[in-house]
Amino acid sequence: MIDLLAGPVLEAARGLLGRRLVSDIGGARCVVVLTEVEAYDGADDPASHAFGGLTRRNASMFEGPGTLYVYRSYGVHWCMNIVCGPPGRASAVLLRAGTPVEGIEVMTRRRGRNERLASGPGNLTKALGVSGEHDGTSVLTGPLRIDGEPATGTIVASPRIGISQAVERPWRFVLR
DNA sequence: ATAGCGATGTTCT
DNA sequence: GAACATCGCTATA
Repeated sequence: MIDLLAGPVLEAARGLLGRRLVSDIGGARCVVVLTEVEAYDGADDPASHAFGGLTRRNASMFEGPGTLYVYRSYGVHWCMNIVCGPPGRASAVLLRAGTPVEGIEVMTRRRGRNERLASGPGNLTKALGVSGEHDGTSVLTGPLRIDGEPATGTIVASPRIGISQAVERPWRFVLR
């Protein structure tokens, strides 16, 4: 897994699809299978939070591969990324959606509904109990981990959602 | 089904 | 002061 995360961010993004995202946060186990991600390529990517260099918010992006980067979106939601590439590269994969497979009851309670439990980056973090306190933890050894095998199905690439810079790069990957 | 809008922390101008 | 890697409610059709 570390080899995948330490490699080029586009390969890491594709290779993360289909894997299990396992949360042990709050004393309950919740698991989803990743179905939608986006790649952000550090200083080379105008749409990346790291494009303008190191800030207090994005500091964990500059750590080693496998670091979790959690930030607040629109002042309201938490969104999470897995840092990829060598330390200091500040590339990361935004986790946007997953299919719930375990801990459905807990995720339903956290979300306050039983449909689309983990679709959308803000909803995914909420379902799994991820928030700012998990920023900087490791997805290999921390309370939110990634494991399992990569997708066997078809991966479709398309433009990233909700950005205004580098709109033409097809760096959103969805599992069909 | 689609459109408009409010919420509001962090960063940037 | 404005923009932003979003979401769910409300209104119109």
